[in-house]
Amino acid sequence: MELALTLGDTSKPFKFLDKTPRLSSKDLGFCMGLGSGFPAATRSQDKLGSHESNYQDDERRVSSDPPLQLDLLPFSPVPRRHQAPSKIRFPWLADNLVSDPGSTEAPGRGFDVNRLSMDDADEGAAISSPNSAASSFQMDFAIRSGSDRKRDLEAIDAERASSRASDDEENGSTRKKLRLSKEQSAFLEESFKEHNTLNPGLALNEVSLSFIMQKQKLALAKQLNLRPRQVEVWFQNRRARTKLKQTEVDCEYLKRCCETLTEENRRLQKELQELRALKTSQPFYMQLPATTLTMCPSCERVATTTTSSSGTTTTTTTPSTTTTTSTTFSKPRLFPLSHGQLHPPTKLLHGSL
DNA sequence: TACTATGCATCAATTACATCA
DNA sequence: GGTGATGTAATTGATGCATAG
Repeated sequence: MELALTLGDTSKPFKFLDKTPRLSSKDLGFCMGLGSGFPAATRSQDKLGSHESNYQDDERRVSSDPPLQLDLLPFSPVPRRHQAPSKIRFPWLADNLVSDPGSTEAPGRGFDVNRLSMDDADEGAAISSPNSAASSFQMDFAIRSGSDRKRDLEAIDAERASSRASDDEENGSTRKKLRLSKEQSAFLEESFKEHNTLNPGLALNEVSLSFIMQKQKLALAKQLNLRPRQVEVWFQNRRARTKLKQTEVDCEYLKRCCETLTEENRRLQKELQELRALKTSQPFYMQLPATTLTMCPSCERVATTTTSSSGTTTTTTTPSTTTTTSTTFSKPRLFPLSHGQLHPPTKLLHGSL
């Protein structure tokens, strides 16, 4: 999922929004575009690389899915034809919203933990991939005039100050560890599923990026009755846990790889012994010209290359008599060439028999 | 334009505490 | 009730990036 966001200036539209209808110039305000481009697995698995690199990588990727452009503008009384198919609301901005004329909800209501039920989750899932930058909560988002934004930023500063003050208060006492309630954890978990950082990790200009980040953190903190720092720490620890689990999974995978290769090696050794035994019991083959026995690692056919005394070479292929070891891994094999192609076979035995 | 200080975010490593068997 | 294991909230220090002066 690609998400582009600009504040106040859509004169430089995002590339992936090229296909979307343009807004008229008077609509310039807050524009957000969504398009699927993030690989679901990689985003959720959280490779924990730098956000910059993630973004650069995503930027290179061309999305085939139709982008979704959201009008994050003061709502027009007449619905625009090209308005985003799904209106998305940012819960962390809920307390600063311009009310949606089509909504019966009171403006500035914020989101209710209890409303984050299956209904909303499903609705969110319908409009975005599980790993999209768009929240599965309904997001209602509107940017107002510059003075409104200024007030928002001032509010952020004020909340920061109060947050610092409360932190200072706690610093005076011993560190008290509080357990988050199930509701709080579940809510944070939901948020984490959407994006594992409070920073959307997108190419936003500094002001809007900071604005969104602070808003999200503060809104979550406010909603859950936590300090912003706690939300921040929770996300940090959650990322660490995710990474730890991924490491465990990787470790387990490598362990199984190792076991399988050991088994494969054992099997080949055994086969080698059998062939050597065959050689000693049937000296007739000693009279044959030099032979190179090779095995295709993908089909496990054994190819016998015989060099006659006259110098001519003939190659015959026979199925391997050994039973193949079932491989449980889905990773691509190292020899992806088809049978008809030349490829470096595993040299099973080389020499005259 | 280069440099530096500052602020803020992230991560890794670690500590400290709450809970449970 | 004491204790060790475990999970996790919180801290610390390093680093990178953007911005202002």
